[in-house]
Amino acid sequence: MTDIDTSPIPERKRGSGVKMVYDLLRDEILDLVLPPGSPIDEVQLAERFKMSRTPIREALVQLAGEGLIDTLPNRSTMVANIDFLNMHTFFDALVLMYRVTTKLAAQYHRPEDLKVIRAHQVEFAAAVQAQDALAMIATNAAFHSAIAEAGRNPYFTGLFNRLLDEGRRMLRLYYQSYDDRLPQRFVEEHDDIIAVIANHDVEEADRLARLHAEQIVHQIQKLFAREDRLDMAL
Amino acid sequence: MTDIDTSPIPERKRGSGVKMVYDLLRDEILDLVLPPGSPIDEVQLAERFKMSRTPIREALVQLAGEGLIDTLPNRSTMVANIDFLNMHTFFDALVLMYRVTTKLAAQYHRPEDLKVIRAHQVEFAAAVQAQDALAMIATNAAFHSAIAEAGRNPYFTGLFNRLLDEGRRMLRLYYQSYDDRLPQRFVEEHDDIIAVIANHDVEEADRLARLHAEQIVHQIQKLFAREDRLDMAL
DNA sequence: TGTATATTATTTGTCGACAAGAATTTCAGC
DNA sequence: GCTGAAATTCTTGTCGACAAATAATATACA
Repeated sequence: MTDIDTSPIPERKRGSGVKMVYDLLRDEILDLVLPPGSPIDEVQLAERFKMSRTPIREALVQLAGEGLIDTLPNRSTMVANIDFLNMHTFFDALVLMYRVTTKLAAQYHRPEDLKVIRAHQVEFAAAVQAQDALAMIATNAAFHSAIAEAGRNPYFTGLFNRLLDEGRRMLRLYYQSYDDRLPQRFVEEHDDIIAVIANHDVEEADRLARLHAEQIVHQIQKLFAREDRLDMAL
Repeated sequence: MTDIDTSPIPERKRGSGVKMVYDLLRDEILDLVLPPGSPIDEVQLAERFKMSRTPIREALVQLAGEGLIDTLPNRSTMVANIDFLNMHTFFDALVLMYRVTTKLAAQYHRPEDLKVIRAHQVEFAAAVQAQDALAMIATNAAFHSAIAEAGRNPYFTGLFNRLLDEGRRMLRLYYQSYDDRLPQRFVEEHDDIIAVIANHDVEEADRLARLHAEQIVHQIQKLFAREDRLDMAL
């Protein structure tokens, strides 16, 4: 008999398991590592993370609450589909939140907020330069999220962050379609937005945010319209 | 020894326990039966519902996800406080969603939507007549929720319903302060809103929704300002 | 061979138990 | 009587096991 595994590894703090599983699954879903429809196996996850099914299930309950996974009672649970049919309603909500949060930022931001926002913009520009798609998505979301924070309305930032997360999946498809490249234009638009926020120019903030949002929406819709045509051609 | 309890009662379908606990706790929290700060005891709930702690905990995880309860790691969990400090941000969000959903309803509603909306309005009027505070809150929320549904944007309806739920607790306090009575004026404003929606009058829908929302917000803020003064007087 | 039924296997929902961490109590020393 | 450490109680987080529900497979029959 070989030496017994006295399992010195389970150096994991009590209570940290749920969060760990939640965070990882969430990222894998939003980055399309787990594409929509992928089956989620509790026991498999339990083995993978070396823990029992109980904490796994609690993490899954959270994800289901956010609509990222679908759970059929007594049957399988899988990654939720992207709702392409109601995509335009998503974009309507996104554009509105872009406008509202940017306006509020122009109104209520403080000097230290601008520092944070500019820092995110630097990272975003670097990601575009490096053509790192996942980094672009993450830093872009962080940039706008920071603007929302500067607007100081937790309800808006909450919804906005949820929309950005939801959009991460569509955005991932979008970036992929352009070989993970992104035009410099978005970087410049971000700079303009920072400028009007710094100037406390509420009206112009609204206008630029709207243009920026509609710009992105337009690009993505063009992509999916193209894909629709390709699908039909099959 | 008396006859053994062969427990013929647990006639509860597999998988229904979580939802049952979730729904009940949620209602008790939102209706202030469980006031903010109330401790939530897992074993007590387990005994009360005659089930193990596992499904109870899953329900609690969901409630925590919605921010209705706060969970301190390894320590107690309790009903979340109402955030009076950031109340104005809540009202900003509420007013915006009132406007957006009502506008969209005026744009996109179909005849059958109006039927549903009118039905809720009848119930609301009845609740006001009967001076049934909880019914007023519920039917008022159902009324506006139906309008949001008619606007056909699931993201907006989602946020809006969350706000209405959150507001249920403040509204409950508000109604209590008026001996659970409510002026007839709100009923009339609802009728006006129905009319402009039916007319597809988007601009007017926006205006009325805004007035209606600000009306309510103003009333509630007046109440809390009064309470603040009372608190200070102590 | 195709279809309906019975059997087996897999997966989920629930349970009781245990251990880690925090709160409370006990008790020694000053 | 007060302070601080040690012991105890209590609650939470996690586990392994079992049972219900479903899916997969085998078997019987036309």
